[in-house]
Amino acid sequence: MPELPEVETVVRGLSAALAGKRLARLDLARPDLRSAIPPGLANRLEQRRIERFSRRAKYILMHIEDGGVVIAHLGMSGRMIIVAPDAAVPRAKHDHAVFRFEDGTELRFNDARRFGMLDYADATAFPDYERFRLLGPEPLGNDFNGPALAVALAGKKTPIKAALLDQQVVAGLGNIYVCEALHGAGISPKRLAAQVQGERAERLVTAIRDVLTRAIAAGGSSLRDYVQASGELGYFQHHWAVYGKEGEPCPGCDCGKSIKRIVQSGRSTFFCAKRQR
DNA sequence: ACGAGAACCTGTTTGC
DNA sequence: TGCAAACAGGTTCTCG
Repeated sequence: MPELPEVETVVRGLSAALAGKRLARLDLARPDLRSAIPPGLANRLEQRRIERFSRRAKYILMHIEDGGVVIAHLGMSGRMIIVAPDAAVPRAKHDHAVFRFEDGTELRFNDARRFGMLDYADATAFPDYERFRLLGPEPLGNDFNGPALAVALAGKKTPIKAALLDQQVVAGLGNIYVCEALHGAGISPKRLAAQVQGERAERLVTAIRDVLTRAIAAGGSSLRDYVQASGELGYFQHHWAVYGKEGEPCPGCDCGKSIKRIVQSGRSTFFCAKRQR
């Protein structure tokens, strides 16, 4: 499911439904997740209040009242599902962790492919949390701008498509939004990253911010069965210009069925060869 | 040191 | 219809 807009949407849903609630019980059904909360820590979290939720790149952060933080990543197939106290929804296959709150509400972390992760850092360890150390700037933050992106791309021999998927260059983009942003900026995914400088870098920053902002406003993109924590579907997939649209006309130009699919570093890239140079 | 490719998993879609 | 191959929103390790 999840790139930055989807994770942001989930975080907003979790905040609205769960911020301020006190944990009653934490069941960890799968201790072998990519990174897992050590089972011994589960009861330390019980009885604690969740003060708020936030996001860094594609990570979901649950801030505990004692300063500790639960860090979650949804990988490719992870979902956060809120179950109301009276709903009596049976636990599903791949529900790997269940956070049960005092009022009976449950938050279930479900992840079929198990590329996601759950982790915990206490108040002392969190400021130096290893997974965040090398992350690049937030694309919607003030540290992300044309000159900064140009510096990050300088000297990179990889195609710009691959460079934008590198979370050290900019943190939060994934395959869909990289394709969409490059289309918005009119830049070929095959162009050498080092060649994206000056005005091109400015255009790319603008396009990245634009597509992410619009996607968040739409509640993210729903592929397959992805739903928001609230149970609603995101609808940004209806606004994609190129992703998944091989052989269709490019909305940016009148050049017929121009959208191509190629494979770059093992992943599909969709682009218009006429508009993107 | 960097970049490409494989590996990690399960589920769904596509093609023969 | 049935089965196998291809493909899927990500990250991380290995190898050249």
